Parts: sequence; structure tokens; C-alpha cells
Amino acid sequence: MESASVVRALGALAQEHRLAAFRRLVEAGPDGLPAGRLAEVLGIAPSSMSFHLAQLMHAGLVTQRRNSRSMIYAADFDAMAGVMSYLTDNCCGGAPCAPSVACAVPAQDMKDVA
Amino acid sequence: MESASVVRALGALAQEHRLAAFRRLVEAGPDGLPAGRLAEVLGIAPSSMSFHLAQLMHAGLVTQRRNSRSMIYAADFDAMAGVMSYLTDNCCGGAPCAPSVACAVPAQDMKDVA
DNA sequence: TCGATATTTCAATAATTATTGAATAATGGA
DNA sequence: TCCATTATTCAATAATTATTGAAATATCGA
Repeated sequence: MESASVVRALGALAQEHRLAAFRRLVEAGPDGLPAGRLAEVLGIAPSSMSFHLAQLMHAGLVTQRRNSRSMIYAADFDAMAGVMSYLTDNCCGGAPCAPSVACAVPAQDMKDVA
Repeated sequence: MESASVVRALGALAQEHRLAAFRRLVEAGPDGLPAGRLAEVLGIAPSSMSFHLAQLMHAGLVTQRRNSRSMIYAADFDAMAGVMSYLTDNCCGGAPCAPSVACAVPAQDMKDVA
């Protein structure tokens, strides 16, 4: 993953509502969530939600599919893994920045979601 | 680390020149680099460099100290580790986004620096 | 086809971010 | 003290980002 993509991905996550949305999508897993549900949960206007989801799409961090009238968004775990690799390799000075526990421990629940 | 700090840190890294600067500082280690040297390496005006370093400072990702006439900046590895922990815990769906090799392998050289 | 639902696009505006040269501050050496 | 060096702050401007209501698009069920 080259640095321009990483800048886009970091920029996409560097916003309160988008970080919260992405966390919800990670929590939801591959099934994803409809745009309207996300807007409702985050308490923002549907058009704002569309704007933010477009940013996440452009950064390649989420996927989009239609289900009847709903647009379902889901986190792209491979893309996120690419960002994490880049940061680990280039921004952590060799020592893994993520504590080693992250390598062994299974899923962790989401507390403190906005 | 709470989400507002993470948003600030991601925002600080979500810019071409700042990501490049941070990578250089990671590479330089605890000794850090003077502001002027960074500006020179990145090819931007000293005042722009000051602006970007202030952003990184505000995000808590770098430290600052004076050495004679130079201001020396250094990467704050603990802060970066905090960001990585947050992302691993909240944005990677339990599966470690960083490949497991990152947990075992030592330092890695920096290629592809801007 | 018509109406309701779900979402996006558009337009207007506000707020934030990035850039640079010029002016200002801090340090050290002659 | 005076000058050169190093860096930051300021001012002006340009560019990008975020927000919302209104209008447009797509889908479904009756």
C-alpha cells in the first residue's frame, strides 16, 4: 500500500462521525448496516451520512451493496489491514506499536462507541 | 486513549507532508531531527514546516526540545502505540489487522520515503 | 401506475486547513 | 553589542471539508 492511499484512509477515519461509523461497521461484520440505520445511530442527517460514507468509499475502507431499497455498507477488513501494516512497518520504529496481546487475543467487544 | 485523541492523531497523519515528516522522525529515533532539516528534506517552506509540526505536537505525536538555535522534534512512540492499540481494538474486528509477522519480526528499514 | 420508503445529489454556506513571504523572537559567536 | 542563524508567528489567500434542506433517483408493494 503506497503512502497516498494511506493518507486517504487516515483522512477518512480522522473525523468523529466517520470513525464512529466505521467502528459500527466493524462491529456489524460482513453483513454490514444500511445507511439510514447508521445515520440514525450517529444522530446526523441522511445527507450528511451519505457524504461521510462516500468519503469512506473513496478511501476504500468500506464496500457498498444494495438490498431492496437499502444501501448496505460494510467494513473492508483487508483495506484496514493494509493501513495497519503500513503504519506498523513505517511509523512504529520496528517495535510493534500494537501491544503483542493483539496478536493472540480473539474478538473484543466495543465499548465507548459514540 | 479516547476517540477524540485518536481523531486528532489520525488527522495529524492524514497529510502528505506530515506523514512523511513523521516517518522521518520514526526513522531518526529518539535523537530526532531539527525543524529546518525536515523542511529541507521535504522541500517545503520553513513556515509550512512549523505549521505541520505544530499539528503533530497538538496531536501529541511528537515532542519538541531546543538545542542551541535548533528546535529538535522526535516521534513519541508511546503515543503512536496508543493509536495503534485503539485501531486494533476497535477497528479491526478482533482479528489483528496487522499481519502476525509484525509481532515477531524486528526492525524494518524504510523504503519508499517521500 | 401511484404512493411510500431509502438514499443520494445538489446548492448554499460555514468552518477548517494549507501555503508562503514578511515580520518577530531566541540563540550563539565575534 | 551586533550580526548571522534557526525557527515561529502573523497576515492574506486559496483550497478543502462539513452541514443541512430541498430536489432527484431507485425500489417496492398495493
